[in-house]
Amino acid sequence: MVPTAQMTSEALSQKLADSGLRNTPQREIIYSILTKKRDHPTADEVFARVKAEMPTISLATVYNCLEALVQCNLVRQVNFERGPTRYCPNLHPHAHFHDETTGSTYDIDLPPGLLEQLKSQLPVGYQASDVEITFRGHAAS
Amino acid sequence: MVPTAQMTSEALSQKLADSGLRNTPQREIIYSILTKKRDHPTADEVFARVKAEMPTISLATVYNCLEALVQCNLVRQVNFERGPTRYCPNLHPHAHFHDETTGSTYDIDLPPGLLEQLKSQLPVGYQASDVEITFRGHAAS
DNA sequence: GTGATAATTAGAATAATTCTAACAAAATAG
DNA sequence: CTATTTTGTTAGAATTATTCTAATTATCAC
Ligand SMILES: [Mn+2]
Ligand SMILES: [Mn+2]
Ligand SMILES: [Zn+2]
Ligand SMILES: [Zn+2]
Repeated sequence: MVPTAQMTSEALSQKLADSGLRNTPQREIIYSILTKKRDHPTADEVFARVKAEMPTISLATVYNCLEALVQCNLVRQVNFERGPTRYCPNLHPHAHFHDETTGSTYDIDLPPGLLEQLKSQLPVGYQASDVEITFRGHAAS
Repeated sequence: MVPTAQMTSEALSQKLADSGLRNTPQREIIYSILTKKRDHPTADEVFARVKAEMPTISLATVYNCLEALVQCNLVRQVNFERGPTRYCPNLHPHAHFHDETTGSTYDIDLPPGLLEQLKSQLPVGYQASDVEITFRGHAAS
């Protein structure tokens, strides 16, 4: 996989500014760590990597910087459901809609075969036993 | 939404037995609570509801029973990523493949427009700002 | 420069989940 | 049957990811 070209410091600053945030050495180095090795690291892993270059950084700052990068849409959280696990007795293949206003989670029926169709588009060698689809947004009252 | 017909105690026992598990009053009551009100409750919420009928039950048992029901495929975990959040600098719309053997997470490219197509299938009144697709399985070495 | 605002830091607090060890119930063997 | 083993429940402690707090530092606006 070809890594995406490194964003310039100025472009990073601009992206942060667009969200009312400043650029800082911590944010810059954390962003460069994420682009350097695209293995979806955890906050702790980022912490370990950044400490090698900036030994005084704190874990709280890593969390803060990652939040800033997510806020200005330079970084995605892969598992962004931070709350407790929820349980569903609906055995039909279905997706979930998470209403960010109310916190409620609703079942969403899917066209038959859609999950299998998605699985069939995986690259050769990828065997998925499960597919999870989660929508996040707002459901009209 | 029409709730699915309540499973008989015998059918529940059979499903549990298929996975080498026994039926117990705790497992039965927790399963009935999940089917009674299908609002994707958390373990804590299940705990609160079951205590009304079985005041001596413990939270650990609620977690244990939910795990048993998930194991025998009567219940789904909606947010089953229990580990730490992971971070991804890939801004293209894409899905993730989580290799359960190695714990690695890979980017999966999606056909253009697929996410929008999925969003457009939501019932009227549901406005999704985001869709997350996660495959779980095994990737060939 | 000076005060206001934003960011970083260390450490404490929180909260979901898991673990441990003891007890109880159910199945199995003799 | 009765003993033994296995499975399940329980209370409470431990773990762990994340968030909060309060103090310090850096940047910005004037
Ligand atoms: Mn979860
Ligand atoms: Mn997470
Ligand atoms: Zn559901
Ligand atoms: Zn990704």
